[in-house]
Parts: sequence; structure tokens; C-alpha cells
Amino acid sequence: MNLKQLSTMLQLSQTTVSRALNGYPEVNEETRRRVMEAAKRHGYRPNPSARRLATGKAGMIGYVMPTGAAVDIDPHFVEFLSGLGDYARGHELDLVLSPADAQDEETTYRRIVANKQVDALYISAPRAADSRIALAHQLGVQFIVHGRSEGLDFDYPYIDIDNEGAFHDATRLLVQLGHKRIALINGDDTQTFAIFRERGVRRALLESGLALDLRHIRSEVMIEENGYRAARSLLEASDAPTAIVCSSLIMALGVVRAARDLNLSLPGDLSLVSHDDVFPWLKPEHFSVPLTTTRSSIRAAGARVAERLAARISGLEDGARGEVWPVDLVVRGSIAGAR
Amino acid sequence: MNLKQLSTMLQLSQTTVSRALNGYPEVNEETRRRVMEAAKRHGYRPNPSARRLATGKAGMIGYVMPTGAAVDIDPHFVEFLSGLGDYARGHELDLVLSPADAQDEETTYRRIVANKQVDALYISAPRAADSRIALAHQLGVQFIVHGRSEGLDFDYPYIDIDNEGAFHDATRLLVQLGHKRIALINGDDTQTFAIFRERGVRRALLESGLALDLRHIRSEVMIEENGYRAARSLLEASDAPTAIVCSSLIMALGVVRAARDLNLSLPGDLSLVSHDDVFPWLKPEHFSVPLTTTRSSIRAAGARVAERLAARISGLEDGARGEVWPVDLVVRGSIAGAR
DNA sequence: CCCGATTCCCAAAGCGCTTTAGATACAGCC
DNA sequence: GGCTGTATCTAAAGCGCTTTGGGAATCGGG
Repeated sequence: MNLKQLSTMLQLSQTTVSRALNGYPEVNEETRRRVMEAAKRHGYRPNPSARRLATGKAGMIGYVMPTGAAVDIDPHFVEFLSGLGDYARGHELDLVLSPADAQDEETTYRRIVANKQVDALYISAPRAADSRIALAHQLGVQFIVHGRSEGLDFDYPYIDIDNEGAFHDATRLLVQLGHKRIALINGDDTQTFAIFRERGVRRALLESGLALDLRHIRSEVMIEENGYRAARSLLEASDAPTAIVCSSLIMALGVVRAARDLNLSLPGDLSLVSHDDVFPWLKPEHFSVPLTTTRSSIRAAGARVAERLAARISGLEDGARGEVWPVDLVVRGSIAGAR
Repeated sequence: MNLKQLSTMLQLSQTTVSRALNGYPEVNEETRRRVMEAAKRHGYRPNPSARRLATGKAGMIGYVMPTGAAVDIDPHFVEFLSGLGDYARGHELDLVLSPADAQDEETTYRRIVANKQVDALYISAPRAADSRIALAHQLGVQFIVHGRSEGLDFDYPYIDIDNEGAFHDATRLLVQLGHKRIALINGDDTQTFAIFRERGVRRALLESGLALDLRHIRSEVMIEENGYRAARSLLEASDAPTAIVCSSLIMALGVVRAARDLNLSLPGDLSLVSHDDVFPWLKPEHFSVPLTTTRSSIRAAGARVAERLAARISGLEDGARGEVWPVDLVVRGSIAGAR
């Protein structure tokens, strides 16, 4: 069933039917009702390719997905995706994933924009002065960044969580508990979220006259193994920290394992705070010692990104508003006063 | 730069240029060379919407993604996606995710097929007599199932791992080590993979004159918490198992935690084998006691699915061939002879 | 009662590509 | 020389939708 068939069936022109369906004002309400009703009854659905060709709009949002043998998509992505899906589902928005060589994402960005395959895209895991953001900005495509970059000479729309504040607060709490040697096991420090987190820790320590010892910082891809290694090397050193702040629950698994291997008990010998992105399949309250966390749902962020993207597409939103979400600090058994 | 511009620039008709570019035989090789060269030099790229409208082909593969408040996309999906991406990247294949209400995926399937939004789709996590497979079959769209269903009265193309064989072999090894009470902590048993796994365990036990005690089976969504609960309830019972076979590394985390809480040591008091889908961020060799696993890369499966999907789209593959991959049994420190 | 403004609708022209149905030219054959 | 074949290219017709540029009623005001 296409427009033509529907319109001859209704004894109307394609123009009128199209307008009736798309809510244009120059059509009689009674006619519109008839058209709407007939469309529904016959299950008419406009062909998206045709519409796309005519309007230049795609009705999809895009994501350039870095891939490659050396690239692991991390599990945060799937949670974010769930969130996107939650919103998109109700709005018949589809999501196009364009896999790109991690070494050369630019080509793919240019391709999908030139092809008008998507109306808007989102950019995740930004780095300092992120070139993808600059590119999207320059290409004039609608986009939203999940996270923030730094050192770009223009504003852009983003949503981010208050990484600095979260890690500041967590660290301050540890300091208040009497800890002096506090270590940070961070994610890949080319990513801005990691930079902000380090900044938060540093600021909290500074406020108490302490300083973040460079030897007490580790930055690695957030996998269990790296959490273990980092913790191990920190805890075996002579000036071992009495508290660790950790950027991910998955790394925290490694930290707990390291502590156990070294016969250190939580929170007696070591206090641990981790950031929690709220994975349904791994919860901080179900660690052998329930973990104190800074918590922010990455899934909720996904839904919000989709919502704003949709708003931008339909022209309800513009400008470069940044949105920063506060982060909960949830205290559980993994922290205690320093001995 | 569109076809028309390119063709007037070359003093050729659109037809000829189009044919030259698409490799049709009825064009002079010399002309083709000229056209190709000019296209490259001017960065001409056919508009996908127009092409789609004209051919009815989409150049994309689709996935209907169940979402909803109660639905968590599990982290296996992201690994699978990485694999799809690995292949798709080199072939300019994009992937469309269509979020659907988990209660009513059918509508979405019908929509994307009717709209010709995708050339082919893949179906994951099949259940017994899976209605999505039946629907895709009936709608005549190209598809591949990742996993297998049972009880469908037609053949369909799939790729699956030998779940039954893997769990059979793992169980047999435990039996050979002298274990008599072996428990299974399985995934959601409406999914066929779980059914096959249980079958494997059951068969191995039967072969040794043992039987799988119903009280020694647990089937739950594969999250850490459920692994813990299941293990706890199994191990606290009077006829506690001496060995556990577990369907996922994430659940195995919970099993290990439960054992520790109950002061049971691995492998002294309890042998543990888990299935490992090969997550980069959580590896069985990095458990406090390295885990014996049945191993199969879900990422490799993703790449293979993409490859076959592409082959089907271009007509290189048809029919209903099923592919079953063998699974490695990797022995590490978490198993020992029964006391 | 006439006229301009409104209201409602239509025909037709695109959007950029593929493909059908020919055209043209040249060779080979009887 | 006329005819069939083959190679090469073209004009034009879609694909299904949106949108431009009117046209025909209808209406209110002078």
C-alpha cells in the first residue's frame, strides 16, 4: 500500500493525503480524519527511503563505532544503548551503527554525513580537544556528546556527569575518615572523564593540605586484570595507600582480588570506593564487602541523549547547552577510618 | 556531486555512468576507466536513499533490540556487536538497531521488513519454537540466527556453538575426577542454549550411571547476584554438590563469592567449571583461583554472522545451512578430584 | 452584486538513482 | 549490397514521497 493507491482509493490527490498525514494546516479537518482513518485501516506506512529522498531527512540517529582487532567495545556501551533504546522505542527512531576503523573514524563520519544517512549522531568517550567533535561541528551535522571535551574553541551540546565532583566528594570522605595515602585507579587518561576524576581527587586532597602522589595514580583500560595489577603494585609498595578510589566496578573486582591475595581485609586494611555505572549484572552491594560507590546510571544518560537528539532533529532544541548531572555518593561497608 | 553532474561532466548519459560504476558488462572498458577515475577524483558517492528507492536494497543489516524497563541487554551483546563490526567495517555495511518493546517484537519485525529498511537481519538468543524465526521465515526476509531453536517445522540458517557437547565434556571430566554430586547453574531456561547445556550435563551423568538431581539445577538470568544465590542455596543444602558447572563467567563470580562466604575452598571443597564467552574485561585465568572453562568467542561468532549475512544479501549463500562450532575445554586450577 | 481574501484541493515537478527499451555504429556473412 | 549480430551508448520511465505553484469554491465586506 503506497501513497498513490491510498489516494486513489480515497478519491483524493497524493498531495492532500500526504499533507493530511503530515499535519499540514491547509487541509479540512474532516478530510484529515478520513485520511487518517483509512491510512490506519489499511496499515499504510510511508516508505522511508522515498521520504528520505524527498526530504533529505533520515529518521535515524547514528553512532560511529570504533572497531578493530585492538579495540574492545566496553560493556558500558551496552548499558548506554539500553537507555537509547528505551527512548527511541517509543518514537520509532532507529539507530545506525557504523563500524569504523579506530585509526580513522573521520572517513566514516564524513561518509554518513555526506550520505545523509542520519539526522544526528552522538559521540561518546570524548578525549581532550576531541577531533570528532570538531569534525561534527564543522560538518554542520546535529550531534550530542556523551561526556565533555576540553580545549575546543566552540561550544557544543553535551550531557555529562559531574565526574570531578563525584571523585572530589569520595576523596574528601576518605580524608575525613583519616586517610592520608589515597590512591586513584583510573581509566584511560586520554579520556576526559578520567582527567576530571583525577582533578576531583587532587582538589579534595589539596583542600586538606595533602597532595596526590604521582606514584599513587594508575590509568589503564578498565578491565578486571588492570584493576588487579594496579592494586597489587600500589599495595606492595612501601608507602602503600590505605584507601583506593577506583573508576569502575570491573576494575574494583580486580582490586578486591589483589587485596585478598595480599591478605588485606576490607575495610580494615584498605578502604575502597568505586564509581558505579549501574550495571544490572554486577552490583556493588553484592561484593563480598559491599562497596561504597559514586553512582550514576549510564542507562539514564543514554535515554536522555536520545531524547535530546530527537528534540534537536525536530528543531525543538538548538544551541550548545551542556548538561551536567550530579552523582550520588552511596556509602557501604568498604570504607572505614584509617588506622 | 551527483550522478547527473558527473555524467554531464563526462559527456555521457547517466545510464552509462551508472553502469560503469556498478560493473555492468555493456560498457567499454576504456569508458569505464574514465568514469571510475572521474568518480574517484570528484569524490562521487551515490546517494544511498536514492539507490535504495530505486533498487529496494538497503545495504544494511538489522537487529530488533528488545528493550523496556524490565529488560537488560546483557553484556554478551556488546561482544557480539564487536564481532559484527569487525566484519562490517571492511564492507561498508551498517547495522540498524531497532528498539522494540520486548512484549511485542513482532510489530517491529513487520515494520522494518515492510519498509525495506534492511536487507537482512539477525536473531539472537532464540527460544524453543521461536516465533521471531517463524515470522522472519514467513516474511521472506534474509536472516541468520545466532543460536538454534527447536521445534520449528522448517530449516533455517544459523550459527551456534556446541553447547551440549561442551557441557557434556565438562561434566564428564568432573565425573572422571570422582565427583558424584554435580550441580548446574544455568541461564534462563527458556533459551535454547540453556536447554542444550542441561542436556549435555544430563547425558554425561547418565553415561556414568548417575543422574542429574533436579534439586541441583538452577536457571536464572545470568547476573552475579543470581550466581551467588544459586550457589549459596546449593552449597548449604544437606546433599551439597562437590562440583558446579556454571553457564557464565559473571555468574561464576557469584559462585566464587558464595564459596568464600561459606568458607569453602576451590578446588579443595568445590570444583567449578564455567562457560566463558571470552570477554576482554573479565578473564577466567584471572579469578582468584583460575577457572576451568568451556570457551567460545562470542565475538568471532558475531563476525561470522556478519559474513554470512553479507553473503546472503549478495546471493552468494542461500539455503538453510546450520553451523555448529566446537567449544574448547580449557582446564585450569578450579577443579580437582572429589574427596 | 461584485471583488478580494480564505479555504481546500490538485497537477506536476522534483529528490538521485536503476533499468527497460531502444538507438547507433560497425563488423561479418551470404 | 542487404541483413543479422554485437558492442556501446542513450532517453525516458519509474521507485514513493514531498512540495511548489496554482485553481476552484466559499465567504465576508463594501
